[in-house]
Amino acid sequence: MRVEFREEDFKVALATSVVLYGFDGEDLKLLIATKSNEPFAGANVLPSVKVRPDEDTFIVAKELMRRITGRDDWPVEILNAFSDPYRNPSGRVVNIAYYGTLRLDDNVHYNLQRSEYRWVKVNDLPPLAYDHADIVEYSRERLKRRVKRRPIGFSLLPQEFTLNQIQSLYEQALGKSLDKRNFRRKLLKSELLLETGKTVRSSPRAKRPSALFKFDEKKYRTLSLKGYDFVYQ
Amino acid sequence: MRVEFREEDFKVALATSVVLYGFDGEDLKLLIATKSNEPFAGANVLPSVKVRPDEDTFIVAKELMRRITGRDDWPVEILNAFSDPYRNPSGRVVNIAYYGTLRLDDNVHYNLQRSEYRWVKVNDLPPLAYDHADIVEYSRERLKRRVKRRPIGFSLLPQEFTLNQIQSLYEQALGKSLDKRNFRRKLLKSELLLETGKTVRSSPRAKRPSALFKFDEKKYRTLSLKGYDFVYQ
DNA sequence: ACAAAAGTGTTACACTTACACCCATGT
DNA sequence: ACATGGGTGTAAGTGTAACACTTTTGT
Repeated sequence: MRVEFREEDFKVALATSVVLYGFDGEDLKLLIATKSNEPFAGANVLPSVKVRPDEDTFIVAKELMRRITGRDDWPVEILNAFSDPYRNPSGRVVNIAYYGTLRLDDNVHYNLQRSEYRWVKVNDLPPLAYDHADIVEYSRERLKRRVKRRPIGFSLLPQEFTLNQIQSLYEQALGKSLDKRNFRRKLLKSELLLETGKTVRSSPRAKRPSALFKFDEKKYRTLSLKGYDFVYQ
Repeated sequence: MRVEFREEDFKVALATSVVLYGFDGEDLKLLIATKSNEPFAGANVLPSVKVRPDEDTFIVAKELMRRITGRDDWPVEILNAFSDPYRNPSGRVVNIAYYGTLRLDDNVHYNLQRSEYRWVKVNDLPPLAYDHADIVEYSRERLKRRVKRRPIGFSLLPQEFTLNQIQSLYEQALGKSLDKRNFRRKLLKSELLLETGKTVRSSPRAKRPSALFKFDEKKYRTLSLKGYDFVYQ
C-alpha cells in the first residue's frame, strides 16, 4: 500500500460549505451568498470558507453559520466531500460540506446583517458557481430522506404550527403534493403532535382560523430510542 | 467569507480507503489489509493509499481495488470524508472513502496474491487502526440502506443463486433473521427472479437439492427507471 | 349571504406478520 | 427408513390511496 506521506503530498487545501435549509412557516428556503472577490465575483455560491490545515472542518462550518446567522444551535451533519481535482480554479481544494435545518424566526437573524447573504426559496434557486449546484442537489436528496424517515419538524417548523404548514413543508421538501386527509391521519396517528388549543389565521384573506399544534418532544425521544421510523413514502 | 487561498493553506494530504463487501455464497465478507510499515505496522486496516494533490480520489480508489483484486468492475460509490484533524499521526490527512459490493468468485482473485490482504466475515472483524472502525461502521449503515431499498443481488450474489443464499445475504447485511416464507413471497412477487431450472446441493450433508435462480436484469432496469424501490424493512 | 380556507370519513386494496408441517433426495 | 435441509399456505391485522363535501369564521 502506498501510504508513506511525504512533504509533497501535503499540498491540498480544504474548504467547507454549509447547506442550510430554513422554513419560515410558508416557504422552504436555502441560504446563499454572493461572492465579493475573484474568482467568480458577483456569482452566487453556498456560504463557504477555507479550512486551515490544523482546523476541524465541522468546527469551522459551525463558526461560519454562527457568523452569518448569529446562531448555530440546530442539527448539523456532514453532507459529503466534494473533491473533483479541478472543481476550484485556485488549486486542489477539497470541499467538505455540511448540512443543517433550522426554523426561520426572529431569533435567527432573518434579515441577515450583511446583504452578502440571503435566503432564497428552494424552488427558485439562481445558478451557483463552482460545483455548488451539485452540492445542493446532493443535499436535497438527503433532505428528502430525512423528511421521509424522521419528523424533522423539530428543527424546521416554528414552535407552534398548523397542520397546513407542516404539510406545505413536506410538499416542498419532497417536491410533490400530498393528500390532505391522508397526511393528517398519518401525522395524528403518530401521536407526536400536541394540540395547543390556540389558533391563528393563516392569512388576512383566511376567515376561519387554523389550529396550532406543537411537537411532543418527550414522546419523540421515547419513540426514537425504540428505533421509530416515521417513513412518509 | 474567508476564501482567499494562500500557500500555507495547501498543507493537507489526501488518502482514500476502500470498503469492499463481498459475498461468497455463504458469508458476507469485508476486505482488510495488514499494515507492513510504521505507523501501526502489523495492525489491520482498510485497504488505503495516499492520493497525490493532482489525483482524483475516485480514480485512485479504483486503481487500488484493481491492484488488490485484479478487477474493479462492480458498483462503487463515495462513502464519505473522514477528516478529524488528528486521525492520522503523520499530519493532517483527509480520508475520502469509497464503498463497493462484489461477488466473490474465481474471477475476483479470491485468494489474493499477496497475503497482505484478506477477506474476513463481517461478523468477525478484528480491531482496525486509525479511525477505520468508524469508516466500517458508517459503511455498514450504508449497506443496510442499500439492501433495504435495492435488490443488491446483482453485485453481491453469484450469477445463479438459491433463495436460501439470498436470504442469508440479507440476514447478514441487516444483522437480523428473516422469516423464510415471507421473504420468499416478497422476493418472488417482485418478479425480479428467473428460474434457471437448475439445482445444486448446498452442502454434502444436504440431500435435497436447491433451485437456482438468476436476476431478471431487463426487468430490473425497467422498474428502476420507474423509480422502483424494493424496501425490505 | 358569501367568500375563503379549515377540517373531516369511508372503502377497497395491498402489504405485513405470525406461524408449522410436508417434501424431495441421498445415504 | 431416516436424516437433512428445501420448500410451501393461510388468516388476521395493519397501512395506503383515492376520493368530495361540510364547517367555521370574517367581511
